Amino acid sequence: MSDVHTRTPKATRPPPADVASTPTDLGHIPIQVTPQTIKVACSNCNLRELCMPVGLSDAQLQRIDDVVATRRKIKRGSTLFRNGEVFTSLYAIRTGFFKTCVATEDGRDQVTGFQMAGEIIGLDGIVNDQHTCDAVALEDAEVCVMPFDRIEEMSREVTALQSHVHKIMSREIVREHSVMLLLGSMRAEERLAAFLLNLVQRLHTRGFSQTELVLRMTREEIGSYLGLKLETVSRTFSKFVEEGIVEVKQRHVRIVDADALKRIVNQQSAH
Amino acid sequence: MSDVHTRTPKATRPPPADVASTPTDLGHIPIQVTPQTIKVACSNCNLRELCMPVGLSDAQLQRIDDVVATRRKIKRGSTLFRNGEVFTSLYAIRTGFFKTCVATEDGRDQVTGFQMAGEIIGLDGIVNDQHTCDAVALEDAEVCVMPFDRIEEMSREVTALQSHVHKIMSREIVREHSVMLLLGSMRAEERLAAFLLNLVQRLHTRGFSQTELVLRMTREEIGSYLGLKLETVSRTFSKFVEEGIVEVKQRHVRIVDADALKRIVNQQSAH
DNA sequence: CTCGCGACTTGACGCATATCAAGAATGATT
DNA sequence: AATCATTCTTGATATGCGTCAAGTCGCGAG
Repeated sequence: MSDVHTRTPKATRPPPADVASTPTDLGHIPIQVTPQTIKVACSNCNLRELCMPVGLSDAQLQRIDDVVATRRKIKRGSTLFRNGEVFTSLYAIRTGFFKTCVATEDGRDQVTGFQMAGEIIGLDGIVNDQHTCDAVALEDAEVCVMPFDRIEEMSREVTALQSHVHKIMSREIVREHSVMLLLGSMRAEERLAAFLLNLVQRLHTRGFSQTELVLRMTREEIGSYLGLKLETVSRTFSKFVEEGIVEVKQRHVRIVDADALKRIVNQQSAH
Repeated sequence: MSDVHTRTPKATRPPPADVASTPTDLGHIPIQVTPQTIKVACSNCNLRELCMPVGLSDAQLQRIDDVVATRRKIKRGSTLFRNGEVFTSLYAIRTGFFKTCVATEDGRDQVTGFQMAGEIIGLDGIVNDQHTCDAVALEDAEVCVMPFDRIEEMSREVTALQSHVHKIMSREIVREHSVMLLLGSMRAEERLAAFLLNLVQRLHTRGFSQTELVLRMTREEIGSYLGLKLETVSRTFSKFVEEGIVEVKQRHVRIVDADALKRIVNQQSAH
């Protein structure tokens, strides 16, 4: 369990890396913006199939590379962007784990999502040219910075990119629909079960275990996302443990009975 | 109160109509698909500033017109599209009022939004080429059918349209964030207050009263949207009436004290 | 190693909202 | 105008989750 998110032994996907940017590349980057940014190439990135369109010609791949200006590292606990900041770019997560949250004037806030490698954040900023939520790294992270004007320019020429951008935004809308369903009509157990299944499924897509995961967020953050208080999250975890559905040791979770979780989510509850 | 949504006397915006499509046009339409569809022209539509980019040249406007293939009428209670149906088009609402809702296998469902004239629906279908929610007309409605492949084609040429499509999708994402905040952290009174303020604000943008509105949906639908049971919605309305904040007569609502509603939404509640 | 702090767990209790039930108001249909 | 179904309101009661509080665990700092 030393690796991030307990990657399974049989998983073959290597950890994210690409040949075009080694530490020694640092001095040769023309578009370098800050000391913590470096050039990157999608064509060699093994997360490509997660965050970029597939089935492109070499020439098109070359163009796509130009969409990514730089990379940027974000330390655990610091923000990639904040509510109110000017929007310039979308970000593709290379490594690490983020939460996004919105807040009201009176200080309440709501986690709107957890994002992991291969996912895109920043879409909220497009409509008013400024971000409307905070993106906080829950562990040290690295993102590809994709200036949005460049994305728009490029997607006028590369149809697959245009389509991909549309699909990413639509996917986010659909995801939020399911969160609304969860928040609007599910009980605590159902919410937590759905949350665990969703997390482990996304991790599995990335080559990690189907049954074990390490939570990158606190009980309070889970609670905020699920519309519950942290005590309720904790109690619900304990209930699942008692029932033999999961094993929990702090943030390490092992799903013993995934079917039970699925039944809990889909139960024909009498309400 | 005979007009839809109690338009104010001082409101100058005329009801939606455009010169290019009168009933007598019906026989001359080349792209007519069904008897209930007719050709439409955005360049003459007075909802244009709501659903289309502004500041275009005449030539560009001409192109935009081609995005809208046809119009379609939807009777109250019937669906514009359903979960599982093939996605082909986005729809701009010309007149009428819709709800969108998602459902689980076990029959629970959740209203994810209410849409009115000038708003775009169907974005959920882009990601998997099929719709993932139902769009139901809550009153007789008419929409502009905009085939999505045509939108993509056109937005490769007209930058303003490309940008507009991105902003519309981003706006929907931001809207859903605020619904998540509402569902995740607000109490019944706050939810209903936020709901009423949002509705009346959108209606006001369309030339209707700032203080009076006619609800197009049932208490149950409001409850589904707000994550409450219909009885709670009804009780909360009654509470607002007792406190002199609103007057309610069935679906007719008059907002007496908008500031009180705003205070309820923003209250520094001790939780 | 020990201290201290943040994260987590667990219990007792209270409250907001759900549930169940009955009846009233409204609008559609004939 | 009469009937019927739907929508809405209101009351009584139940319950799931929040709140408050105390204590444990685990980790990083010194």
